[in-house]
Amino acid sequence: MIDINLIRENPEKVKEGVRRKQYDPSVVDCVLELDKRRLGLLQQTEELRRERNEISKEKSEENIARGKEIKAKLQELEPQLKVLEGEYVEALAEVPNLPFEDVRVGKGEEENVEIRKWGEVPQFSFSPKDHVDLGRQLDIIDFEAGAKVAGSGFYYLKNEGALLEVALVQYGFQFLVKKGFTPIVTPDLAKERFYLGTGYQPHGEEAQTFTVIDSDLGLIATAEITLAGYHADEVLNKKDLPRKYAGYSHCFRQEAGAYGKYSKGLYRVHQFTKVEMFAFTTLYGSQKVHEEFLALEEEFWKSLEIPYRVIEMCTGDLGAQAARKYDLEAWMPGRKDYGEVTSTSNTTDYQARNLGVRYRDGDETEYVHTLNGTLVATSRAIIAILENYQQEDGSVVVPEALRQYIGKDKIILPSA
RNA sequence: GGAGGGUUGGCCGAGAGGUUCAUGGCGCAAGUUUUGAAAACUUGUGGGCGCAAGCCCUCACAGGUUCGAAUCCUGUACCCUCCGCCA
Repeated sequence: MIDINLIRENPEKVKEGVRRKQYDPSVVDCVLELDKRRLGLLQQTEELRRERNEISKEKSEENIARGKEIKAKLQELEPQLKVLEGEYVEALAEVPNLPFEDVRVGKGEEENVEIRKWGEVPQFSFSPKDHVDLGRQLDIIDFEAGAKVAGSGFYYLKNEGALLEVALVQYGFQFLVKKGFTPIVTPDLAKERFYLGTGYQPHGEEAQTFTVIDSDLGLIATAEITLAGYHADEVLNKKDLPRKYAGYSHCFRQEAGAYGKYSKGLYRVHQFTKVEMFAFTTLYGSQKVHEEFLALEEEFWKSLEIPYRVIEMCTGDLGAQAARKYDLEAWMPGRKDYGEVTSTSNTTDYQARNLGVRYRDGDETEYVHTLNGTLVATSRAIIAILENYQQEDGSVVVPEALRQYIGKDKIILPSA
């Protein structure tokens, strides 16, 4: 959530930011109104509590009688305050994080900015296949078995497909450990508080997550949820910041209603594996770490020699959490287009305030800034690798960086 | 699954209805001293509002009892130990 003081002191500025994000700025007035009513009632109850504390210091007939009056009055006011408190928090949660000033203002996806392109889009002397055909012919991806056992949107990786997944994780971990990240394997499920706190809606129309019946648990959509939660309710030391984690987890998404050629095969699936970067920084350190995350994503994808482009989201495509966000889109010959493979966001103190992650700076405690970024999501990486590295005979060359983890240079047809 | 024991500030740990304003220690921060550091000493160190004085909240969470609850009662979560089962 956003800082209430920012709204109180500068409502017009907040409204402008909310408007840029294409959210309805009237939530800001709603918050202010509820805040005012809440404070009025809070003042009343606090005054009664003060008196109660005062008279409980000395036992007398008179004080006991007055104490009974106060008790009755508080029993009336406190439930009202609680209701108002609830409405206020709910309204406040609807105010999105403000975009940074220099983020391009735009309505949505169409107005995102391409920052740069890297690599040569491969020119094939034959007609290239998509990863679904390649995967089937090489006997490394089995969508039919996935559908039979778990339903549409699930898949089996086998043979070099399975090795490729593990290799990407192994290489990704090694890569980030060398850059000073702490490798960490997180739970694949989390309590509601943590996905709400990171901005994932567990229930209702927009729900993209799977939840566990009769429990408070949901399958995580990204390790961002469990990594952000790792330090929930803690006060970190300033000198320990930034803390950078390389998280490994499975990710589960319902992807309801997402069909069509752009969600073919591995592109939009219910389960995939991801190595995620996550950082806790000071108030002042987040922009630098965000640029670092983007640079690491680029270095990683360059090392796989996959052509990509970098997109900076315009204000309308940032979502509620982010103040700035970049995506990497890898070239996918099967789509004859770029497809999103990574996303890195600076969520400033927005998630930290929800989850109570602070740091101590001398006498002060401040909310940390949190950042997340994909290093590699195995499913989409496999698409990019198979499709870009395919050969005329249907085989696929293994990117050099992965060869030591797979133990071979080339994936060949089973019959060959 | 069964039986016990626990949860107090950044950490450790006292506290068992009103002399508590949550002792004390460690750590951390600032200051004094020092050429510099260490040590020592002093001060500060849960959250909110406030220029301040001060006020409210806070002892896992949620209810309850009471004029008054960290303390008593109920429920929930989590942790630990032992037994059983198990990859």
